[in-house]
Amino acid sequence: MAAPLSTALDVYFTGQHADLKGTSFFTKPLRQNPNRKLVIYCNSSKSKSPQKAPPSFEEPGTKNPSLSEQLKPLTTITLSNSTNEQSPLLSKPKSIWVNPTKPKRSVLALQRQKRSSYSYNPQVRDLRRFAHKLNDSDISEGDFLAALNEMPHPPTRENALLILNSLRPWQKTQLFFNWMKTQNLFPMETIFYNVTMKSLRFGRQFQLVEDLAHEMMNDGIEMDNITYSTIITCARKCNVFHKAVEWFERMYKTGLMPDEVTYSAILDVYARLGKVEEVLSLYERGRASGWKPDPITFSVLGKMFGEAGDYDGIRYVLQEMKSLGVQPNLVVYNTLLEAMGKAGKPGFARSLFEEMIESGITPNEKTLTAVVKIYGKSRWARDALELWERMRQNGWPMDFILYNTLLNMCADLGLVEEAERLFEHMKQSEHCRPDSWSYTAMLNIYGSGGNVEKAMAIFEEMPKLGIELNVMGCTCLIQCLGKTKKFDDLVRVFGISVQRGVKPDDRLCGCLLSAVSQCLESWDENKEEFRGMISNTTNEARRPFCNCLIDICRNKNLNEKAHELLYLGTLYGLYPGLHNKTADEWCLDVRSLSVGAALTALEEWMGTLSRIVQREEALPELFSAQTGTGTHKFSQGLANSFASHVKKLAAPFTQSEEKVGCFVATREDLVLWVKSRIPSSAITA
DNA sequence: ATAGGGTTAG
Repeated sequence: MAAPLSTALDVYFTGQHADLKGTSFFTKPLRQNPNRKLVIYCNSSKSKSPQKAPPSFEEPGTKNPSLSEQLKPLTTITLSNSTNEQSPLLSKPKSIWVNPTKPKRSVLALQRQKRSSYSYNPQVRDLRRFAHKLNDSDISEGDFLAALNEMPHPPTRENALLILNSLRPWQKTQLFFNWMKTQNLFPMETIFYNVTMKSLRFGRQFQLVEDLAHEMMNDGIEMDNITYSTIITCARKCNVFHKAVEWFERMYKTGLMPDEVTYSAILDVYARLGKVEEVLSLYERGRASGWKPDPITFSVLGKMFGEAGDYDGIRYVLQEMKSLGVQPNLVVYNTLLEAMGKAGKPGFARSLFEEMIESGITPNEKTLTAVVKIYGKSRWARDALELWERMRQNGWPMDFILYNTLLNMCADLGLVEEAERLFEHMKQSEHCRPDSWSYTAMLNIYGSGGNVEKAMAIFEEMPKLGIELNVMGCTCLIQCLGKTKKFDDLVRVFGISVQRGVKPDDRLCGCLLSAVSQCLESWDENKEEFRGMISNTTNEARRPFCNCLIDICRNKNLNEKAHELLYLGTLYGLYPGLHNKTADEWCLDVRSLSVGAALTALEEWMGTLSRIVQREEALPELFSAQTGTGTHKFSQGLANSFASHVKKLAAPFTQSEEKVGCFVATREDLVLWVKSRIPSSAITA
């Protein structure tokens, strides 16, 4: 349990119900699904290893209360049945026993703060026009203040409020607010601060918002739920999460109960901090207080579980909504779809999407972006194309992010013509003109398809339209030029790209190195250099670099060095899944290797197997080698090269008919092959 | 933006 929250509530409970002080948040019932592994959230604060509850808490058969029991309203729950309060996974060590005769204190006000209603103001049009004129003019502070003298109606409380509400950006709101204070026209009330804070939040001015809050405290102006929720969401927007928590605590200290808006705002803050346990205990405390969360809260929870890639959590959100009779709205569906994608559940995302349509909700751009992205990343070409067709037939809304996501989907699926059609459509559209993302996607599509001419045309077109080239687009093109051995173009493109502001990253360097490997004349390396290079390379780039070096050696007929490098790479853990052994089958998985590295690995494997045969040790029934196959044109080269190398070695591997990108051999054939080679230098270098 | 909370791209 993080200190701040418990502090806040301890402070809140202290003095009112001293016997509740120190009550653990984690003595709450958790959820219906007892299999949920909450231990994965243990990194959020100090040690939270699952603890067994003290024996005195145990009562047989009460560990996993049903959901309906858990959801009993507060009024019907007393802590006399408090073994229900123990979660086997979340009980805090040294929990203080709670007085069982008293119900728990509520943690939020069930009634939302009432807002004062505006009375009709016939001068509203004039005043708004006046404010908009001030907004549009780029005037100095002095001129702004002078212009205030020309207000079309006297600055009464209502009129001033109207103007304050219409001013932007925040600098003008602040000027007007300060002017009002100096004019002493009427007492400054909470609402003026709240409106001003909202404008400051829009401008991400947390410090100024906090200054205003201190001013309110000093001047004795009441801070209400609207004030606190504005401060909290402003802190969240400005990424000063600790400040949001700090003000939430302060709210409790002053004895003000958050209502559901403030409460869901702070839930969101904890969610963004990745403090899943805290969010869940707050949620459950709220539920125990009789709160019926609304769709916004479920959206917060859904987003949190999505970020955690937690499918069980997402299901929990759906289940909670169902059992509380809360119908998901568009935003909730969007959030949950996004979350399903992050949790790697395309099938469930698809059903959820269909359920949403069934319920009569029309998807918007964000919905479709989420689903298109999921189908693309999952390589679900049929679903992706069907969805695209439905989008057109139903006239579902499109925006440029959705267009770009569709382009990326085409890149993922290798749909060149569809991408071209979309791209042309974007060019002719008014509001969805191709931007840097769109052009990058096209470079990706043409580059990965090996279409040099079209990729180069895109590259040339970009500066003419003022489209910035980024490192990803550059990498796609460089890779394509390298693979197709257009080294002169590659050098030229690289030079121009750097001039255009591209900063080479690991991936781009990997592609350059790969290209160099195909044309370099001499390369002097040794183990120490290799070690130095690997340790100076970021983790993700290590394997590609090693692959490139092996390719270089093989291209120079330095096979021995290639084997040495593969050995070193394996030693440094760069090829973790290379060998997979079960009792029945040994598998060599070369899918993350370059062609040279894969051939080297095959030779190495054959050598090892030969030695095992010679020593007459046990071998499995089946041998397989996985090269994989992808939409990327160049990735098909691996299977082809592998096939011809197998042929060259006359090794008994054949391409599997059931499994694409897989080569298989039986023990019998393999042993025969080894024995046929043994007298004549069987073991390959 | 008409005093407060939630969702879109390598």
